[in-house]
Amino acid sequence: MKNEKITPRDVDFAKWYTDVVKSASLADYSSVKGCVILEPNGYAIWENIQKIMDDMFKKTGHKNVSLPVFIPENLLKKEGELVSGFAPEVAWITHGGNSLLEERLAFRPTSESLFSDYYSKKVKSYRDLPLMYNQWCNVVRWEKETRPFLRSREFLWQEGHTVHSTKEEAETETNKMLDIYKEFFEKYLAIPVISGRKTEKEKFAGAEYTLTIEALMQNGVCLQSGTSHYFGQKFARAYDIKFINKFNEFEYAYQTSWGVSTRMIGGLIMTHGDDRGLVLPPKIAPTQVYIIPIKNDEKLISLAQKIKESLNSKNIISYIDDSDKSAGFKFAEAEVNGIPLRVEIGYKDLENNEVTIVRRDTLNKMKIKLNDITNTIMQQLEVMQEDMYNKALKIRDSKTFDAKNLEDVKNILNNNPGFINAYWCGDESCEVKMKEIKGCKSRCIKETKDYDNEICVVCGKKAKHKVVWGIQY
RNA sequence: CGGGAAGUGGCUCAACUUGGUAGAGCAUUCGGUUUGGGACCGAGGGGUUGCAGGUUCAAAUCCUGUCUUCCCGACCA
Repeated sequence: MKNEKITPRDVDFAKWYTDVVKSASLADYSSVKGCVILEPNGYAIWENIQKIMDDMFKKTGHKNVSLPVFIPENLLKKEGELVSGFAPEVAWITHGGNSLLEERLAFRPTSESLFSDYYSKKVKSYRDLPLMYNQWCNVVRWEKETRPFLRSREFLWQEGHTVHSTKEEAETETNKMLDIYKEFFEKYLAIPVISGRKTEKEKFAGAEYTLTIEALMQNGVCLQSGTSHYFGQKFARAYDIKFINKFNEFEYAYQTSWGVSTRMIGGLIMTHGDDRGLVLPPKIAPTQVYIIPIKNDEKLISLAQKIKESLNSKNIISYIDDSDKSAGFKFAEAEVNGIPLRVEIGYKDLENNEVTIVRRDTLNKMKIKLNDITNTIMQQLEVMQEDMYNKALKIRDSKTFDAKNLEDVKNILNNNPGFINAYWCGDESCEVKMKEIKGCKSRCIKETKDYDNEICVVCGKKAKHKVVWGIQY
């Protein structure tokens, strides 16, 4: 199964992507269309993401909860914008057991309604606030076109939902969580992101505004990677979340929500992967070092075990492949799976008191002396993490362009798509016209003010926003 | 919902035009030789050909119906 060929990226990027998903055993298709099975390799990455992010959430005062997967119809429909935004992709249960349900139940597409309902019961006084909860769960959105990790009908994510007694506190929270996402992407996933505010057209249904981080894939297609929403009092009014403030008055509460999903794994693949398969940044890789004895010989295996023990003591996760596959097979396997460092132990090395290590990102081989091995590996993992980020940054910058008019936009999207910096007047009709060019959408607003010398890329009128645009997944 | 294509061992496909014992590669099992870039030899196991009906001495193959999947389009806060 492992030796199936991976289509090169420049032949067919979409095919390459699914080839990597399958051959790195990240996910497999299930019998339910649009729903994938996360295989051990894929799920282990998700577990690492959870571990690190959950720790970041806890350190900023959040607690985990678990709410039902079902939302009663009347509850979901209380906030009008949310309903109309999600309506086409909500999946319903109409029967339970042998009977019709008296009220339809929706599979949660997102849990604002359930959290808000819960908060309306929970919040009485300003002393109860803030409530800062998060849940790791699955959600269901009945998409028509699906792709593993990028767009599936069921996916795993975390959704944070907070309630505050002041606007300022809620807005601070919205910003803080976006910063946490940004930090996680850049420091752990080694994926550079841009951040900003979504336009009215692209914001979350029901939000006052949406902040987003956006990444650029190797093929120049954008990936919305994480969002943080400020709701103001919108949901509080719809779900009646009121508290008594310090002045003994009733006041509607201020809310936020924020989320990232297994889509990040798709981002990892398309940011770092190469024609041999997956390339994982050391800080997120479930296995960081893959140790391969060239032959299953007692001498070689016992050395491998010594190396593993030494790595264990430094909290580096390693694995010894002592299966009876050929050495070449094991090399290829480690590469397809994206394991950051590979250690080869063979007789020739042993004679010289050394081993060979190979970095997955550069595929460079180096010989290291046995007494240096643990330190060298630690150091290489660190360098590799940094190199991967810088490489991704370089690729992104090489695909970031400025456009002055629609001709520029067309040229960019036809020749070498990527992020497009262009000014915008703020009219939705101009956004719609942009979309007619290969589905190019606004990614985020970088800055808003009255520009004296800049004009809208579409209509040529005076610009109000500096916007990044692009084709999206 | 419109257009196109496909359903055959676990996977990828062949055989269908012109009806006649269902086949290959990969995977798997056993034995042996191998092992510094996806090893080799030998022997096995595994399929009521999506489903239902029809034509025929005989159907994977022809006919009718039906179900499912994939691709393109539309759609995708």
